[in-house]
Amino acid sequence: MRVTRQRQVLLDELCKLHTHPTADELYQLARKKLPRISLGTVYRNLELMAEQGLIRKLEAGGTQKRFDGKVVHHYHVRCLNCDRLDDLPNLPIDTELECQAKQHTDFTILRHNLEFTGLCPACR
Amino acid sequence: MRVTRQRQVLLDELCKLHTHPTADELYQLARKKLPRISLGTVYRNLELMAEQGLIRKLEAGGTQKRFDGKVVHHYHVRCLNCDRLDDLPNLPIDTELECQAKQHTDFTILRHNLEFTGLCPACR
DNA sequence: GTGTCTGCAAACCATTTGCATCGGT
DNA sequence: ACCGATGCAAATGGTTTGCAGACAC
Repeated sequence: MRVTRQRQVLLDELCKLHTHPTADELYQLARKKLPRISLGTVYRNLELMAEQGLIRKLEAGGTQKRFDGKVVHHYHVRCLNCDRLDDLPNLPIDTELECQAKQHTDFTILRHNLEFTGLCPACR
Repeated sequence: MRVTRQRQVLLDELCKLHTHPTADELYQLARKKLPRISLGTVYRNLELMAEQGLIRKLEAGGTQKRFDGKVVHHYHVRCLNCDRLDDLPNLPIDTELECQAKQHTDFTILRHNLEFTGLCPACR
């Protein structure tokens, strides 16, 4: 996997944000540094970096996929009205949940995703 | 909200399934009874019935939205390989989770969605 | 120099929408 | 008869892909 200017910029922008941008938002940011970067490149690289574990592709509801530069597992809250997606950094990951789930299915459980939904302060 | 043949068939098909079909899968099923039904009608009605609380629109990962005739809140397991989505009917809904989350955010929390991912027996 | 990566544009796929007609009430 | 619902087809929006040229190694 080559170190290209496009990849450096994308990873850099994503990691310094504490939000969870969509591919298009990252494209707009990257364009400020690399005006000729294409959306296709953004998608290809985000997908690749997620596979490599450099970033995370979030399984959140909503129409667009979102990306997260924070690799450690943590939960999120999403606003039903404006789609804002925040971290819940201080809520511990509940490993007990997977143990419970294992007793009720014949799937091999590998991970879980917990998303809270509600209203953000601005939309309340 | 009028009672049309299309709505009856869609609701009926969805409720007798224990799977979580996509709009297109329901379209194929409905076509067997109403060959002239259109995909647009399927989408419009699933959306409407979900708003009315007759069915549920699942917030699961994956590219297509899935629908569920079982209205009571329950969790799901999704296969990472084949995308099969099963219920976890006997896993109790953890109301404690929302209480914990409330202490770590300024969002008003209304609900939560917990999805387990792993491998189904066939893909293991 | 080689083989990967990029920009561009076209293709794709799920979903939504405009509109004339149909059918439930 | 009215007005909401339907079928159809075209539009939309996010994402993916094929290809020729560019660039990291």
